[in-house]
Amino acid sequence: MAQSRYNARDRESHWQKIWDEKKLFVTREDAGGPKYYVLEMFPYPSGRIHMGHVRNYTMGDVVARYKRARGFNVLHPMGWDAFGMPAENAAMARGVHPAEWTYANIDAMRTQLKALGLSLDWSRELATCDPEYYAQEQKLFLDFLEAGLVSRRSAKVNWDPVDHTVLANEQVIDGKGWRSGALVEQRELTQWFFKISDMAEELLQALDALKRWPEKVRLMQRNWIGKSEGLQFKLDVIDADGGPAGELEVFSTRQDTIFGMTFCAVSIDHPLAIEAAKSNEALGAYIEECRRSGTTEEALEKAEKTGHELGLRVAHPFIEGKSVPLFAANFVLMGYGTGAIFGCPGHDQRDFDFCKTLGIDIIPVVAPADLSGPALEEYIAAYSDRAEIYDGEGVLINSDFLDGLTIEAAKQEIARRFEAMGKGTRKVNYRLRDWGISRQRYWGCPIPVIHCAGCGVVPVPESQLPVTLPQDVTFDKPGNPLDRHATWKNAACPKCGGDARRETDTFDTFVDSSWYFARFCSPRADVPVAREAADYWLPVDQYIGGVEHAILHLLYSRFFTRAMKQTGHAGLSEPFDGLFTQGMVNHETYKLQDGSWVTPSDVRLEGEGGARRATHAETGARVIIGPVEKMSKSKHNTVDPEDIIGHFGADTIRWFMLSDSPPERDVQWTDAGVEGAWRFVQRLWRLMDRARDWIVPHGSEMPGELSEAALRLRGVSHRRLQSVSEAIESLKFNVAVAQVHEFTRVIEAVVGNPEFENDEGVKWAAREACELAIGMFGSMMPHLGEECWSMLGHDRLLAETPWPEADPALLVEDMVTIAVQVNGKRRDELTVAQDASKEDIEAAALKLENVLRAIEGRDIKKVIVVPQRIVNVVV
RNA sequence: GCGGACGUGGUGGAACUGGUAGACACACGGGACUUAAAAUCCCGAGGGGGUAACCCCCCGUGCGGGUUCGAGUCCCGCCGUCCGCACCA
Repeated sequence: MAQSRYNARDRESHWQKIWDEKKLFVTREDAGGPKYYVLEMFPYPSGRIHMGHVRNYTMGDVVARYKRARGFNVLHPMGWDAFGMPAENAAMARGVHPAEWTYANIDAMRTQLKALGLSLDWSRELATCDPEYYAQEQKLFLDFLEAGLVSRRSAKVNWDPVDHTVLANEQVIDGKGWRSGALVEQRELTQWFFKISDMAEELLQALDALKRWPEKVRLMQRNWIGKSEGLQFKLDVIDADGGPAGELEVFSTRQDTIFGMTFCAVSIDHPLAIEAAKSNEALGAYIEECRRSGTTEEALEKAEKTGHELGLRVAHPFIEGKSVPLFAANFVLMGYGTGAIFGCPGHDQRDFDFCKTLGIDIIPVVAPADLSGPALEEYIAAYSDRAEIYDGEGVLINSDFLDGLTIEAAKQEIARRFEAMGKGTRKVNYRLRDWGISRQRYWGCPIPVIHCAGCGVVPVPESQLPVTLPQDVTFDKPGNPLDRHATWKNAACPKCGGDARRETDTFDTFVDSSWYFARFCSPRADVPVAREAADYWLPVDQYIGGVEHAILHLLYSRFFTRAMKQTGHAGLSEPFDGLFTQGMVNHETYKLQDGSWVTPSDVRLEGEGGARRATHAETGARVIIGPVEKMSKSKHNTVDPEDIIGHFGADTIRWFMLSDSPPERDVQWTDAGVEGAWRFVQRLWRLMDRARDWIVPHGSEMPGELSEAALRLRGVSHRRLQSVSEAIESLKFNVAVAQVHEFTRVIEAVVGNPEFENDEGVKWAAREACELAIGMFGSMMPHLGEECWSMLGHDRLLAETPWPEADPALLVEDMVTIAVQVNGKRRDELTVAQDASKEDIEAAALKLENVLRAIEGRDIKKVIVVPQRIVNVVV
């Protein structure tokens, strides 16, 4: 028996089979209990799971198992974000159909996930590429369309002229298509949009109420929405002869600095610039030059602020007879505000830089309120020589009727005057733009509309849904297979019955993932969501995923939920009540001398610390150990979870993923760490194996009298139970792991200890301790949990056993050890009764030898006693 | 540039609302068991100094100040690392 070991592979599949047979993890919703919806971001079916998945799904599983044991009806589903480009790329590269490739990947990954022993309800599995799913998505779209949440208009897109396709911004690298390498063009295409910008204010405001979201994510969304309040107003333009030449509309959040205006500028894409360029060759050349140079991020960063005069001037709205030059400038964006600005170099860094290069006047119009007299004059005189503008609080100067006003008051005054003149309005601008959802792709959800020459855009009637993808498509040519399919796009107009053409664009795959959490509530319903189920389960109580989705996916889902509410498909606005973003899994990188990457499994490591050396296992070539980076295929620093599961089992990999690193931070994968987890699995098993015959039998009554040792053990057990519960509840899995380690040591010291051989109370308390320990680690290592649980004589599965309740009476320790300080320095410690009086503690503390020595006979000024914490003697 | 997070032993990290800094783990060293190894178990360990020894003293949570009886924790100012956004008017 001493030689026996826990055979993880064998026992894990055993318990998985039993859970499966008993349908333990199929969602229960009729028990009338409280509900808990825990969801991890569903994976893209790339074909293999990676460590990031393991970490993500393990965390979710601990929560799910914990909540289930706590008596909640738990919804813990899994599905596949199954549409998208990789399937088409595989089709192009290997001639396999995207559907075939995708479903094969799903099968492979499902098997891998099942091997992890996750308590998922597989009966609710869904794949977004399944017509059953996307049919409902099409229904949602039609309802959104009817509700005015969708628009169709022309927009600029990144167009790859070789692949004949639109590229997402991330797919454009240095101005070139990531696949074709062709220079990407900006094209105007008619596109479908979700009107998310109409909800900008609502999406921004509601962030404050998302208390269980990381502050970081809320902040990122806030920045992304980018609200700014200001004034949009018109300025008079005058031509070279001084005659009126129309108006220039600008947006500013600092209209108070209007008296500091020394120039105006428009974007190179602004109609005024384009018009002026027609008769101004030099200007045209400048605009062309800007277009060419402005693609790469690096170029943008280093680009100096340049401009070219339009040959027009702009009249100052409040200074009779004053006018300023008008430029086309490379730093003014067409996509924000009106594409035109008034330049105030005094209090805008960009304008300041611009004017310094071009030698334009700089007039400070705001000064710190405490400056006056000579100091103020000095401030004004030295202003142009500063390196940076002043943009702090202050009062207006050099500004006629605004002089002496605060910035805020001046803003109001200028806004009031423009409004009175009928030339301006207060306006709120958002950076958030509408969500373009059209993709010229095959492997996505078809947009259910028909284009008719006579009737225009006609929605596909619900009776004709779903619009399914044709099977017979080819990928041998670039472009959209749907578009060149012989017959698919031919359709009769639902309105007039005449010949018409199907929309051949498909949805951005972010559409698919914007509502899957709602679909999980009723995955087989013939409506997008069955309201009763959704009203019960939503919102998701705990959503867990990578921070890389902090903006797009989470913002889109928030929009979608609101849109679903508007169209009666949901009863709430916010889909995710609690959000947790876990860190990445990192690993060392390895390179050969020639710079090529080497996979960890091909590397042999020797030595330690600075003397660590790495060689190539096969060739013996010298390998350079590189920095620790996120596991990625491109750097070949991945470790395949399947190998680890095959070697050590699921519990080991799960335990390692939860150990050490706080879950929101990155974790470094190390072989030593996994081996440590493996040893602990064995150690727990051996402990329970040893304990089974030593502790009292299963079901024994608690002895009437417990020895001090037994009581002490019970206290430790219950306090541990309490702290581990709290750690899991707050997702501090690394802390929970540490506590289990600690508790295990305590039990090991008791079980089999001859000192307690005849102490039935200790043996009873030891059983209690073992059982509580199993409960604690059972949510993290569920197979080992079941194994140990049954070893101790239980027939009922651990997965069916409620979470134990800590006995409040046992949570307080009778004796506490507190530190005794003299002048804030710890000199000794004191063990006293938990409820000892301040006076008693003080008296006892002042008798301690170390304390007396530290006092050295000096006068005691004060003694601070904080019961159960500390004593501080001040001399 | 703007915004945010973080900085604790050789390493990952603990430390509740300010109250014994370094829990727990990894790596390391020593020992036990063994013919040997693996596995396992026990012990040690922030740095420095003192003592024959039980032990004792000094320093120590990026750096410099401050508040407090008491600061890893709070405040001010630096430095560094990471992340997000980026000419957003």
